Amino acid sequence: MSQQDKMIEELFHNADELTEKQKKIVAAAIDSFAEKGFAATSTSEIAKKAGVAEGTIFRHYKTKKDLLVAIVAPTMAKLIAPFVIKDLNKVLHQDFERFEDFIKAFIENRIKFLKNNMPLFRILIQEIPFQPELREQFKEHIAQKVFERLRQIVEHYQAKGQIIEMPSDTVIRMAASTIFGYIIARYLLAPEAEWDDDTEIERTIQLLMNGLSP
Amino acid sequence: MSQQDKMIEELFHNADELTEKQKKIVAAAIDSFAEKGFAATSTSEIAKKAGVAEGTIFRHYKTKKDLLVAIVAPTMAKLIAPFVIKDLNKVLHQDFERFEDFIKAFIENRIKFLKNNMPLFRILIQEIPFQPELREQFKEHIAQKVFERLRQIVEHYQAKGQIIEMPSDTVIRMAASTIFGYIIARYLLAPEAEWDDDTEIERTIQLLMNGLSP
Amino acid sequence: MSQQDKMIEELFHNADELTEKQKKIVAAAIDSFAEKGFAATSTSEIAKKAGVAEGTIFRHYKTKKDLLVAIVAPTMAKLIAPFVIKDLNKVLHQDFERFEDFIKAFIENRIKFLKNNMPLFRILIQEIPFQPELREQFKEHIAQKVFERLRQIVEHYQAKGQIIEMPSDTVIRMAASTIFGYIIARYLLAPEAEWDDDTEIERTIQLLMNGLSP
Amino acid sequence: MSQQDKMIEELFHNADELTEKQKKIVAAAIDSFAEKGFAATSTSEIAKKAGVAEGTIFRHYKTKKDLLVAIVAPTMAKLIAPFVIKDLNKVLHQDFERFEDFIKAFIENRIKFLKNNMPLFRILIQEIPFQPELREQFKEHIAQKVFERLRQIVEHYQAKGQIIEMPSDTVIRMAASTIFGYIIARYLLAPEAEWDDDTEIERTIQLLMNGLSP
DNA sequence: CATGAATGAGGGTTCATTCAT
DNA sequence: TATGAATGAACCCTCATTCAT
Repeated sequence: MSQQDKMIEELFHNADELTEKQKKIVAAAIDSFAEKGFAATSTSEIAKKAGVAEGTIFRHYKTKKDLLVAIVAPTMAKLIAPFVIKDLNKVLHQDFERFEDFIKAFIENRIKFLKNNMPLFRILIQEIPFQPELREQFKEHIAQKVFERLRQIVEHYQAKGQIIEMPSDTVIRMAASTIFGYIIARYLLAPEAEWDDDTEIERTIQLLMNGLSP
Repeated sequence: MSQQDKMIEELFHNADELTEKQKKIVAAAIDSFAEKGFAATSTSEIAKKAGVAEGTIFRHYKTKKDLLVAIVAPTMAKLIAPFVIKDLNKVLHQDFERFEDFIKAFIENRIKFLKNNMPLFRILIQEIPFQPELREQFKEHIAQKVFERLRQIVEHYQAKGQIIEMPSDTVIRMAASTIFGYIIARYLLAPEAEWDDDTEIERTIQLLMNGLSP
Repeated sequence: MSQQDKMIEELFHNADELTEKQKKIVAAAIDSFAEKGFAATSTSEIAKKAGVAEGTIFRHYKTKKDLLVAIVAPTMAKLIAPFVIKDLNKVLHQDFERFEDFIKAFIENRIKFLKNNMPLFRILIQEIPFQPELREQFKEHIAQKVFERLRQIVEHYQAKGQIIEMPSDTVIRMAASTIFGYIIARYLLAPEAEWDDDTEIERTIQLLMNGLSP
Repeated sequence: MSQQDKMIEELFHNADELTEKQKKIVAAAIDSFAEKGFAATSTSEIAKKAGVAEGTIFRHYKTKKDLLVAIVAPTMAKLIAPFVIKDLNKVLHQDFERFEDFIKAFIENRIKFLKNNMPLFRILIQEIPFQPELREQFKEHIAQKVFERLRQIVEHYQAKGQIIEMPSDTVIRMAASTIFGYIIARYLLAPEAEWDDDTEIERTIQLLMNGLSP
């Protein structure tokens, strides 16, 4: 079972109602969407790559855009899953006394997830600007739920005197920039370069810690 | 003369051989490419928006992709212009004794440029992943020339003991993440939000200074 | 049991081998064919309306056109049934001494039949122009058998001096025009209008009687 | 110049803005629509028959249905043109003292028109039941304007004691049935048969005169 | 130089029909 | 017998590009 298959398994197995053909369609679509973009990918190309008839795609997904949404929506959900668990505060108290520990665990966890789902992440960030439907979902989930949580977390550590006093939104923006900057550089811009991942992550965290400490 | 016109004037006037019609075509194309993406924009739409016949576009630009390149290439050139001036080192010595001063001046200068050319910047980052031709230009110019220069600058300030000892690439990546993170958040993700720009930039620089100081 | 069901019962029960599902298919097909025409009706639509799987249709009718023929053929047969009874002449002598009585009884009988089968009649006249197969059947049955009989009837009453001397085909055409004209106006063109049916039929017969009397 | 061409010339020349290609498209469409029906005719077939590229059709007619409407609408207009002239009453008084003269002139005029435009008439009556847009136009023009006029005419001759006292709608229905019955039989059902047109029309008028005289 | 009619390949989607279950 | 997933040809329509005017 390939990495691609595992990725699909992980993201879509939940619903568990994906036909074998459907999985092939999804895999082919992810491939092409990530490489050439949604608009420049033809359904006939997806069908050929998936080894199914073009009509089969439309039996499972009413439109080409439906196929995109069916791919991106669960990706978005999984990406933000850690932020919507109920007892996040308890977790913070018990497991992460220090902000540094938290951010470290958090970065490692999300990087691992994204590394395993890079083509999906790529589609996500490439298509959100163009698809109002995705943008809506994104705003609703990220802007409202996730941001809410992140603010709480920042304020939690600010209250403990571990983060500089500064609007939480600014803190979030800076942390996010740093983290996504690393991921994008590492996996999208220069995936071929040699990376000492542990050290790079370590340094990235250091930047944040130095920059955000009171 | 509108902001849009000035932007075009600034970027394309150099060549100076742009017909009135050509300018309208470029303006319309920038508009549509930024909004819907290159692949999802039709030449007929551009023609209509520009108020010219469809054939006129192809008289000036052999293909639709040529039009894109004609738009993106000078943008890229202008964006990196400050890095390719000859006597950069002299400038550094004379004007920016401290790294903080340099980064401050630099950020402000480039942000101003991008703010005035946001649709172009948008097209740039949205289409580079899909257009091999653009990617090639990007790699050649950025990866080779700009990166070269940035390394020199970082090492210049490291030698002066103002930047932590760390591979210069890492320093560049972190600085770039932070700066672009701000620009993208400010102008693309949440342009409608209220931003206290000066303070935000100030804080962003502080993050970098704290994080990168020895 | 609805009117629709009765209609189907009457027309198809003879063969008597219609499954429950088959009846539903036929009912759904009649509905859609009458409303949107044969060519514009999809088998999937029929299947959905009938509450069966698409495959089921093709188990009973080899092609979509077969389904149409299976619907239209018996309709045509029933429509012309009165003309193919063997002892028509005997009937004429015994029951209808006067042409007026005959035409009255005849009109009322056929109008009643068509009223009960209006969607079928609609399909009949709408699809015959387009389906060579139906046209063939129509010609064979109507043009040859029915016309033959009608000529005999006309000549029968001409011999009795009750119909003007005139080619029988012309008489038939004029009578048919008048009768079908009424039916089409009454049930297809203006079914919503208020109609005093008895009076209208009475007047229509008067027109014919006045027009065809010697 | 063929009969087909003349027909098109007559119906569409007014607007006068039909390209040579457009005329070919219209001619081909009339041909196919009349023969196989609108829904069963493909645009590729029309293009091939017209000797143009498929795209050319859509440059002139936004959709396939637009093409149909562009064909049927002027036909309908021409068909009812005689009813919308302003001084119809004056015409009646001056030229047609007797109802018989009027109906004779009228029938001959409209039959001549329809004979020259039979494929168009065919499309008209075959597609009106399926195309709400056409039905709407038909209702608006025929039901409202034409019917209004016909009622006036009937009442005009009733007042002169030349038509039996009877609701004018009934008179119209019967006259229309008879006339269209002739046309349909003559040109659509049995165009191959030998017809003595003058005699048939004479007899048809006699039927009406006898039937409608007081 | 500018036009816009014309092109035909290719787009997304629907369809009647088949066949393994 | 009934199903409905699968098919791929054909559908209507859009597109980037050409070229005569």
